[in-house]
Amino acid sequence: MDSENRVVVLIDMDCFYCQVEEKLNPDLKGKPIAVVQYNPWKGGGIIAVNYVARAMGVTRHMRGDEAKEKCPEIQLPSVPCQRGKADITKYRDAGKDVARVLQKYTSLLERASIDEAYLDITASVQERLRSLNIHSVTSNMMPNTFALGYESIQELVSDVHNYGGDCMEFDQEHASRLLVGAVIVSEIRAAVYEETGYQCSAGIAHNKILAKLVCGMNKPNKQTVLPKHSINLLYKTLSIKKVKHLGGKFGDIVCETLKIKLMAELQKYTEKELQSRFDEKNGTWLYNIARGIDLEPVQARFNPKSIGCCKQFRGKSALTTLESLKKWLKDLGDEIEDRLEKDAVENNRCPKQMVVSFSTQMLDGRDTSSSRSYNFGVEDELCGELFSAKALELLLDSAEGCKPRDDEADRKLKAPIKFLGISVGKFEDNDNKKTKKIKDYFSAGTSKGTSDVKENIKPIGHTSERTTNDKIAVGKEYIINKFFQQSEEKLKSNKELSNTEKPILESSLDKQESFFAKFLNNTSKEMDVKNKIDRSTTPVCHVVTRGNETSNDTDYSGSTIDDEINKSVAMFEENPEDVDRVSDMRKLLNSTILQNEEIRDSFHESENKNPNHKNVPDNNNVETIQCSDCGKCITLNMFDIHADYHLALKLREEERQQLRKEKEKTNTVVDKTKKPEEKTKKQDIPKIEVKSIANFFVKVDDSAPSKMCSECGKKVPIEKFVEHLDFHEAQKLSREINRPVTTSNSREFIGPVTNTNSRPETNSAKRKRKSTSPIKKPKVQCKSIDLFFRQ
DNA sequence: CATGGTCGGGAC
DNA sequence: GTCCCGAC
Repeated sequence: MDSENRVVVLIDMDCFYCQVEEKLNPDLKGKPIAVVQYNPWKGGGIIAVNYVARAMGVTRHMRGDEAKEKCPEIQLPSVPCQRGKADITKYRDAGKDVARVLQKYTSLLERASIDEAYLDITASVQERLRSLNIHSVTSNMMPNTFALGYESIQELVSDVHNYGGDCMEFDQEHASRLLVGAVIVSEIRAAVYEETGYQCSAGIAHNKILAKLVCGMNKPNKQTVLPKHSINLLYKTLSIKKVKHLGGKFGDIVCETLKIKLMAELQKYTEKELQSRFDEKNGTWLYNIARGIDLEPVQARFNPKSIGCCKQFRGKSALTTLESLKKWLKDLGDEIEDRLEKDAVENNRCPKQMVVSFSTQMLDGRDTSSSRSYNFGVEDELCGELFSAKALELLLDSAEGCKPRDDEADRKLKAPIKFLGISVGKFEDNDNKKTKKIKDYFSAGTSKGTSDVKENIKPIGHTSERTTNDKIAVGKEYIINKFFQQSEEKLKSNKELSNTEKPILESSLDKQESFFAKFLNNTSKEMDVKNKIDRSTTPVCHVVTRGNETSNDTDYSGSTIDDEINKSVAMFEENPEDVDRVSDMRKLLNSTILQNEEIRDSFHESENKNPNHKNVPDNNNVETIQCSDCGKCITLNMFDIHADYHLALKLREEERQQLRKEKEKTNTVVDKTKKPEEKTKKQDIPKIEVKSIANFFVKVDDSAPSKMCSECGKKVPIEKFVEHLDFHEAQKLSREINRPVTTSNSREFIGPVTNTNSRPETNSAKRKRKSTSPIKKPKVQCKSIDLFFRQ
């Protein structure tokens, strides 16, 4: 596909976190709100502001308290905290809900962030163009749509109907595509709102950069089209810094070296000129984007490539003891475990690598960041304990600066840790050989399975080998069994109910507030795909309810799962236990899981063969519908089974969480830390008196005689040059402290570590510097580094 | 002390 | 494999 003839869309949720909070608490609707995080200090940091509050002058970069001053009636829902850090699970889940809706409509979807996705809808547009006369497109097919260069979308519609009118550059085909694209995007956005309740904005253009650029031009709940012939008009006033990739330091460099500010001014330079001022790649990229050209394809990617969590420890909260380091690593590792477990269930994959990142305070007060990676071995059980233990190991092995002082009783770290992060990545699909075998066992045997069925079932993903709590498992199955049984009885005695919108089991279970009644109702509601499934075909589907959309307020956080199970079990006490039914139920759950693994396998296989058509609903096949739980497309006749599969998985996840809770209670923290004394003895790093960074980085005065530093490429006045070189030496030494012990000799100096407050010139030179330039060791010119230390 | 926690990606 | 940048 010619990249100039695409229809690319950026969907961006409007103040997403606020919308999520409004949906969860409808009382907030219409009121000014801002979502904050960590409210104890000055009312918390604002990370999202809804449009009511924006109208009253509330912005990001404000603290909660400031917002209250501006707008006393503002509501400030807070991001929940878990394990001492912000927990954005609910927003992540909400973002996934949205993306699943988008996925139904588009063949190519790239999730760009928690609330943004690029779509390539070229194929849909062309199909629509075949079946539709462009002259029948009217502006009321695309409400809330704007087009750059036009007062109203109607004018663009007219232009297309009139083949461009008097506009010379008008490209009829292109404009038609974008117009039809706008119609489709209207439909998509309507579907998003319909199915999730969230509003979004969209940009529609022929590439990602432009779609992104115009997406924000009309908000909220609006969409903007950028036809090619309006690009120059836009660029006449568009700041270079507004363009994606140019919003940071590179953008500054471009503006400063060319002494320009606007995109239109970029067009004056030839490709070669740009390449000579920047590098070849960046030069070409700038040359192209100045002409509205961006070849970057929309990648088909729904799932994140890595899962990570991190936390800063600013100011006084910097970690200084081994104990606090371990505590935070444990929390981070546990969060990874939780998220990984969810990911394994949904995506049948597991990570092959973990990375621990950290930054420590240097002796001059600045931060230096590093990361170390570890490739998992087959013997590793991917759990929080492993992540935190390995992270600690990597930290202590590789970062001398983090080792605890052995001369102090309180085991203080030698350098305060300002940042910690663990992430896992390099995902690979799980092999399904084991489960295939189990499947054979099921399909070959009769329904009279033996009691060892359970032991043969391995959980999906990596989370195997846990001691299963039979009581809980059987209790749950028993309840579900009863639940289904009652639903069937209810159905028989109440046939007319089966076609109504009312929950079938309202009278028997809902009133008693049973955990499982709520759980099943909620679960099944999620699985219910509107108007598409006849749910009366299999016994299990009887539990599905319709309507009652307002009941998303169910909250189990108050009571433990045990409590709920006991409550639920008590409800059935009057009936004798039916052992056979329990075992049947267990088989049903397990076989459901297995059948769906088959379906999933076939999906993964087709994805591998045809990566560009990942999870795409086949438009020609009406038998395919998309599961609202996982986004996968399932054939109609398999859907009931598939939905049950999710139910089974959810139940099993409940079990695991319960087990983990218990484990956590009984387990004392395992200290796998090696004793610091056993490590290679490195001489104590002498203390450096903190020297202001201003002493190293001096202002550039072009008129004064200066010399280019071969280390950082920066111009330095001659009288400051020696001191400047000393800075690099000091930095080098500081960095040396964080080298792996094993490779601490004769390292190549890399350069300034962080560019906090670094000037663009620094980066400009750095960018231009090729690896060919040999790095001279200016030892002879340096004052002794010892002068910076005081014994 | 003060946008923080996540992501993806490029350079070397 | 590390480090850093850009963006939300």
